Parts: sequence; structure tokens; C-alpha cells
Amino acid sequence: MNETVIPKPDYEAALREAGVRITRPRRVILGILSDAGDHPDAMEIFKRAVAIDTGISLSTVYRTMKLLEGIGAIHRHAFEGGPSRFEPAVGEHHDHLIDIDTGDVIEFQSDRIEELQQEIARSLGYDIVHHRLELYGRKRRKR
Amino acid sequence: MNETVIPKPDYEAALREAGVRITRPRRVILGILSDAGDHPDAMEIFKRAVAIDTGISLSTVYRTMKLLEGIGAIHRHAFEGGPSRFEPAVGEHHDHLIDIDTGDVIEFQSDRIEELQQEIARSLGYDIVHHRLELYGRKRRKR
DNA sequence: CTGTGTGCAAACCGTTTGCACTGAT
DNA sequence: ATCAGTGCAAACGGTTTGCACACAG
Repeated sequence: MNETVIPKPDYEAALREAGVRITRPRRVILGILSDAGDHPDAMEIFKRAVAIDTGISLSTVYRTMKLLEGIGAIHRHAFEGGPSRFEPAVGEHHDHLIDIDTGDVIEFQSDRIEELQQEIARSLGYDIVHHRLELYGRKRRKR
Repeated sequence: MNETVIPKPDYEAALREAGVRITRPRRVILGILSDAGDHPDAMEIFKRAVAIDTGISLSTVYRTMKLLEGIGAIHRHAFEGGPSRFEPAVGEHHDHLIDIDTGDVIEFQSDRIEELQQEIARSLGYDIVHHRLELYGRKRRKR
């Protein structure tokens, strides 16, 4: 019933390639990230990590996130008025719809919007380096 | 040479209507906001305020921003990795293109993108409460 | 054995808040 | 005269960093 089609990234290989050491805390954190179907923040990752290995510190979580972000293995999202939340950098580019009641994050993708953004930036004399499109919404009540 | 077509909001009237007192610090801050053609952050507003009246505190700037935001007179933007920046809530809704080299903010508007956002949210079963579209770019080099 | 990575505590930065005072109404 | 608003300093929450130790290579 849980048919994950999305490829799980091989973080360990990515790290090895980056020439850094594979330590116990890192392995634990990587495992959590591979399993995460959601967009957890650092504290949430820390809690899940401590449940596996009590010795892990929050600093290490932050340091590992920064490391993974640096090598492009994860994306950091600063949704409004909250801590950064992370997600594996796998699959196609997408944007986010955030449920303002639950904090749930739904991913979506629109080629048309991407094109329009390019056109707009172009017409203003800019090249887009990256962008951020977040919809904050509430589940429509059934009637 | 300074032909401002954009209407300047009458903050003082808005505040009076909100039933709050018009104090000296508030008057100074409101003046700064009316004159600001940019999107200053709290510290920047504070500096401009101190240049006019040395007695003003940063707390008051923050409190006044919160107050103005509450009555809908200004908008707060949390552009990436920086402090909140503010702008008068006048004119049509628009989104922002941020120059990643200078921090300059260019406003733009796209009905088409707004429509597409609505469609997307709708198809996911959500009503949009608000959204955030920010393009981070670099000026195209002339060739 | 070397030096990268770690845990811990302290520092950081933007922002908020408790307090006693000041000043708009 | 009242009490909303203020300046100040301390607290806050998320994140980063300096340090001495630990352990992957």
C-alpha cells in the first residue's frame, strides 16, 4: 500500500564523493532523511535522531543539513514564520502549497508558471537564479 | 523631477481610525514610511528615525510595524535569509523580483500567474489564503 | 596517527516582552 | 488624571560557532 516510486537518494555515496567522513551521527541523520516523507525541520530531525541514537546533538543536525545543502543533496525551505524545513533533492523541480492549519506541504508543478516567470524576469532585464512560489491555503470544505 | 504618481497613504488617518494615539515616535516613523521608495527593514527604518529624532528606540519601530501591519497599512516581506522588509500597502497586488547582488526589489504583476495559482490550489482541493512569489535574479549583462 | 567531526555551552541575530516612566487625550 | 505608548534591558527562538575531545581514515 506504500508504493514509493520516488527514487531515494544515496546520500552516503554523495557524501563519500564529496570527500567527507561517514560518521555514526551522519549515518543516522541520512537514514532519517531517506525515510522522511514529509518536510521536517532541524528540531524534528534531531528528535527522530535521538530516538535512534541518544548521543546526537542538534548542532550536528544543523551542520549536516548545511553540508547536504552545500552538495545539493537536500533543499532548504523557509516557509513563513517558522524554522527551515528540509527535503531530499530528488525528482523534478516543484513548488509548495502549505496547509495553514496543519503545516502539511503539498508539492505541485506548473511548467506554464515557470515559463511566465522567465518571461517576466527577462522583460525586466534579469536572469532568474532561483525562485520561491508558495501557496498558503486551507482545505476547501466539502458541500 | 520627483513626480510620484503612486498615492501616498495617509497613515495618520488610518491610525486615528484604529483608535490609537498619534505620538511623536509614530509620526516620525510614518513620515519615513511615506517617503520610502524602497523596502527598508526595521533597522534601516530605525536609523532613518534616529537621524530625525535621537530618542526613538528600535522596539518602537518594531511595535509600530506590527501595528501598521495589523491594520493592513503595510506589508511585511520575509525575503530569504534576511530581516523582514516593509512596504506601504498601496496600489495593486504585486510580487517581487529581488536583485541578489544589490538587494534591490522590483515589483511586478501577472494576472496569468495569479489565475494559474488559483487553478492549481483548486485542483488540490484548497483555497488560497495568501501566497508568496519571489524571483531571485541577477541583472542580465549587456552584450 | 592525523585531522575531520563531534557534543557542549556560549554567542549570535532579528524580534519580542516586562518593567517603570512619560506624555497624549 | 488616566492609561496607551515608550525606552531600556533582558528574554526569546532558531541557528551558528569556539573549544577540547573522539574516532574515521
